[in-house]
Amino acid sequence: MPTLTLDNDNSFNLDATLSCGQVFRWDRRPDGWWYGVVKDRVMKIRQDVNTLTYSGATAPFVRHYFSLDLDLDAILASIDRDTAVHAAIRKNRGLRLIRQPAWECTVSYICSTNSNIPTIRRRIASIAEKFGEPVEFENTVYYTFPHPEAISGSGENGLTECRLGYREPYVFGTSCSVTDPECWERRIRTLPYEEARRELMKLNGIGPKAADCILLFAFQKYEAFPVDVWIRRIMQECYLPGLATDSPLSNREYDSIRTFAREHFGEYCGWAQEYLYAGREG
DNA sequence: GACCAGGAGAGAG
DNA sequence: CTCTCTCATGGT
Repeated sequence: MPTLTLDNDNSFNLDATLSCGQVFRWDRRPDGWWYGVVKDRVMKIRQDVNTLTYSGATAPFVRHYFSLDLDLDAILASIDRDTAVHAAIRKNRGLRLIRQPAWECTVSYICSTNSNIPTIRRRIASIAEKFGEPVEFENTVYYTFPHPEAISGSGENGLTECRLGYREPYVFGTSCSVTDPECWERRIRTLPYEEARRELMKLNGIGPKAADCILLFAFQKYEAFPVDVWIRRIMQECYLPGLATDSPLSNREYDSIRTFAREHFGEYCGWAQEYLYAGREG
């Protein structure tokens, strides 16, 4: 089986990367192998110190998908500006932002609102099983994530058994809007962060938080700083004690948090967000 | 049952 | 533009 040797001066932590909640389609087996469906392929991968062993993908794909081409230590040095993020970095050093397929990532974060991670994972798996293409790998059948037309083509009630709750019309509506996902992805990718954000928020079911997650995880807009209930809590405790605690997060408050983060952590504030999120207690 | 989870949209002011 | 209220699901 092919292997890939990691450079000692460019750290990587596969477990932290796949279990931090940025991606929903990977499973870790007790023997240490991770299995995942990425685009039209099924792959597995494991890490033993500085060796990655994998199958189902090429070395360039693995390198690109896990962002192994980036100088992580330089990124972490740039965001390491206070004791809170310093502790988060120490705890999860080697965590990398993945380059996720854009369309799947978009639907995933539409499905994520007001939900916990196990529930989101079940929804994505359910959509793939119902509308995706079967792919066999090691005598097991997996399902690719479906093209938007496969979802929209089944009508507005086609998603009912996926149990998305009130998000069902959002996924259907966005599947109707994004008829050509490759072209759509290229167009978003050319836009600067704020402009791309406004574009994404025109789609059904995508507000500020989902847009920031999609831009960070699928479009490598590292100045995005998604604010969910956990990040809000951390920001209140460690950075912005003046913020209200009880009321639901307003749009103004969201903007004040992400603006502060952009100025405090710099152009890689999205990485700071993911380290803080991974280090959360709860 | 109450409460929470990687929130967003419709409607009112 | 800004605040408020409602929304469906599953786990604890």
